[in-house]
Amino acid sequence: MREREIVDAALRVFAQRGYHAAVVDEIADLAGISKPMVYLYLGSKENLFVACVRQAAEALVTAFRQAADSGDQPQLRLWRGLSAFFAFVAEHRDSWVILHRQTPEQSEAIAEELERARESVMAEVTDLVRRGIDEGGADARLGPADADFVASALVGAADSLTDWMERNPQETPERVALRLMNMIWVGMRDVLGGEMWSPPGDSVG
Amino acid sequence: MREREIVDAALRVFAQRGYHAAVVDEIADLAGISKPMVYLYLGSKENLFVACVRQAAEALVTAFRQAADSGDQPQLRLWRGLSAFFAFVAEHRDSWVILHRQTPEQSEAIAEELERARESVMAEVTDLVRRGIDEGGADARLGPADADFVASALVGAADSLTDWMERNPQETPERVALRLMNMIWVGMRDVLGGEMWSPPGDSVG
DNA sequence: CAGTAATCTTACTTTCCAGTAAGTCTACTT
DNA sequence: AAGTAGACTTACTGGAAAGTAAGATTACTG
Repeated sequence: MREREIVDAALRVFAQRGYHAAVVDEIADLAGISKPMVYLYLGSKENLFVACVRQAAEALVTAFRQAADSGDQPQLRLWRGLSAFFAFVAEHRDSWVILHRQTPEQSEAIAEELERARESVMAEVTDLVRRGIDEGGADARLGPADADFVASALVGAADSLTDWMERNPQETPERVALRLMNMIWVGMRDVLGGEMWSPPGDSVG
Repeated sequence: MREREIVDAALRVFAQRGYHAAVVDEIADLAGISKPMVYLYLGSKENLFVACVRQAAEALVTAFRQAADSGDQPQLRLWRGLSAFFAFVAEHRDSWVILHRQTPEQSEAIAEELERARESVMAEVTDLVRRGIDEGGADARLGPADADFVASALVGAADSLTDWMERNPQETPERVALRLMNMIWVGMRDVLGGEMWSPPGDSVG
């Protein structure tokens, strides 16, 4: 299907150059056609970008949800979800860059679509974390804002670690996910159990 | 000083629109002068951007280092460093956006300067983490790659949490830092002590 | 083979914007 | 008052790239 080929090419170019610096002629070349074909199929540069965002978000959410749905223990689901995430990014770096590393002030339509896409990703992760908190024997102190906090931190860490993974090519997605689990899960278990760190001589909290 | 005023205006516009979508005329307007003045003082759009990156990086590194240098225990230093970071971003959101959320393929000079700036930030954090690992009674399993890993995850999480902080305006930088500490430090302490999580029936590690 | 529909390209128009030439205004000096 | 230097602006040039008009090529149908 032509449209899919164009979007695939666009993903690469947009990810490498960013929305504005990307040139439609280059996308057309990469797709092996000429510029008017791009406009015939996708209408405008803006709409082409929106199509890229949609495709990237759908692919990522699907991969993540499949992995995170199976399994019984919360930490196992989280690990599988993270592994799927790192595997996805290793395989489709461009999609992740477009979803998560764009300056969003390009146009109303693009800002909206990016917002929607990021929210759908965050919703998956937040959901996973919330279930983990609930099943892990929630402390009364932990509310919805906490799940949101943990999910935010997790997604940010994972994003940053995609770069680390590129610098350490001997690491598999599973091992990166395991490292991250060890960095947070062991601690979260204790925090869920009521243990907290606080700065000495201070009563914040 | 005129140059400083221009760079301040540029920081805002570049952060909001991104390098390419930013228009020099708008920067000039915001600084209350006309475009040729910008070129008189800064030479070119590219060079103006580089000046923004330099200023942002220097300000952040200074704030972070000051905060993280004081104190004796590693976790206290880390908490103070993180607090300083969140305070800095709350105060100078634009600087952080420019340092950390640009598609870097704009030009050779810009890519280099961004690389340098990001590395200088990462170096501060990595150093702090490494000292934490060493003083925390390092396990033989933990090497330089681990400090790098933790630092990456930490910076990514912190970046993402700047958005969370905007959505939760009642939270102070100190409290956000404390939340993040609790998410990772308690766990890191156990991991440093040799405790690890691994997926059941699997011998990764 | 002639007609026609689908697919695609060349070559253009238009807009936008980085960078600049040339000149204006103000303030200060002699 | 006339000259001059510094700070600044208006109005332009040149080039890049989004979007399009008009036509070429191919393939299919009677």
